[in-house]
Amino acid sequence: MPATANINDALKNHLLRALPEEDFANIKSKLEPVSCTLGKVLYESGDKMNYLYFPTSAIVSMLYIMKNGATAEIGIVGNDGLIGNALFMGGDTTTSRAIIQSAGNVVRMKAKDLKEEFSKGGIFQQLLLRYTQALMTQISQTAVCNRLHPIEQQLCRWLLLSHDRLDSDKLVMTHDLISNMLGVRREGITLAAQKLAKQKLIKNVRGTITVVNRQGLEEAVCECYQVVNDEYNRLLGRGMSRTFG
Amino acid sequence: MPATANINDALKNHLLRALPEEDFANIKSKLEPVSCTLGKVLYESGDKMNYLYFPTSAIVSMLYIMKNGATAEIGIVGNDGLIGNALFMGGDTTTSRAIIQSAGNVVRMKAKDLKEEFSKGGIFQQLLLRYTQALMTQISQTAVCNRLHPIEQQLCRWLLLSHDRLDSDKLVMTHDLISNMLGVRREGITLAAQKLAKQKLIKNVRGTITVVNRQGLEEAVCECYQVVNDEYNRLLGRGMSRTFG
DNA sequence: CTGCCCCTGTGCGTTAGCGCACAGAAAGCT
DNA sequence: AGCTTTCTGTGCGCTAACGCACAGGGGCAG
Repeated sequence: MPATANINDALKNHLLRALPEEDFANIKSKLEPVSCTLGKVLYESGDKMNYLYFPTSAIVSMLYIMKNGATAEIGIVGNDGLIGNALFMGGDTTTSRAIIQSAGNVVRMKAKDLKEEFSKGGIFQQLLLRYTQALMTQISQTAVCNRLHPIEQQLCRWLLLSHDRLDSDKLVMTHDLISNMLGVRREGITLAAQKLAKQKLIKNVRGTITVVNRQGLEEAVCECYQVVNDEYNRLLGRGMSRTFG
Repeated sequence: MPATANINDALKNHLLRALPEEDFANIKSKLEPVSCTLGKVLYESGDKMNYLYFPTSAIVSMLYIMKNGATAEIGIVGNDGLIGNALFMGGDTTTSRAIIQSAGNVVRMKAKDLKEEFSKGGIFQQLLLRYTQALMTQISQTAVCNRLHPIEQQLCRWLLLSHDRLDSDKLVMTHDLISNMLGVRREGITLAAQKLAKQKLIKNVRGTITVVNRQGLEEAVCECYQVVNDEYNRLLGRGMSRTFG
């Protein structure tokens, strides 16, 4: 239940916050806040994109949908990133769907404005490219994790990634939805969640998973989580952020 | 057995060939041909990159190596692309290894020169970004395919991707190596290859797989192959290429 | 020619995850 | 309240892929 979308929230997005004040001032007027409910689709696969989105409190999943209806998530984006890389990378569309996984706010920027700012080639461009590089790492690691690791560990990874992008410890999310994200059976998630609950790492009640022991989860997860995290910090942490320097 | 590396081969690389003549003339002097043998490592995971590589006849795999030694491929690059995105995306390193999967030639460009050219922001930059977008699609589709499709179809996909990037129908490649790429057991590849051979799609002899019925392979493969192919064509085909445009 | 190493084929038993089916609990609606 | 829908838990047989072990064959080196 976030308050209505507010442009002053824009700085909750790490990329926008990392911009030097003057650069942010330049684009601020082009940002428009939008409130998003669970399940809202920002882009359909193949759609022409009209906006670039910077989540401030919402979490967005990038989903592939196969012809037979099977789905699998390739990346999670929250207030650490942006949705719509294809706009500045070229092509204006992607082959995945961007869907709100956790309700909240975003700020968006018109495609035309974005391209204009991007082509100026300054810090803004650099930041967008660095983020895209970090996202590539996340996608790659998802590919590897899908191949090599059991559901339980993947669930840990997914919970941690979501938890990182959320203020709360409560993930409002059914097993069924999670199973779509991870591309596995609903029952597989139920089983895995039960195991984690038995170890007191999470609490598992109808429609909500609560993170109880964050550190425990980090110990149970596969290496994939840390690899991605380290890469995000290396590419976008500290040196890039206003708050640190 | 490619002839010794030759700078005039540079145009065998589709990206370089897509450059307008004047743009290519500008960077030509900065390209250096290199001959690569099977197994040569262009970058180790985490290494600082010193060069950007444009394969002309070699094929390069991007491999993840887990702590326990398990490996999985996240992308294949041949004369359609380049190796070393991180140089212009930012960060100067990646978390994967780039290794020669099929011997041949590449041309390379010093990191410093590359960054200089990239920052000029013209067609060269645009082309590099578009390629990176296409590569992201390939990586994403690999993630999905790993999750949802059986080994036999994945092998088809892998064979087609390799075949596309090769002049010959003969893939010099042991089952063991392929299994490392796909992140599965060697025996799994043996089985799958036998099935494909039984259908007369490939010939399967010690150390070499020969594509016999290309169209048959395309019918046996999962949708993942075509999705990636279409996206490459959309982003980099026709309009972008000197030969067509 | 001989011996060795590498590659492929094959045959186990084992396991993770799938598909399906259904029961019960929780939440929502009228 | 009662009815319906949605979510979770559970059981079962099935399959794909795994790990391991070993046999045979090709090709290269001495």
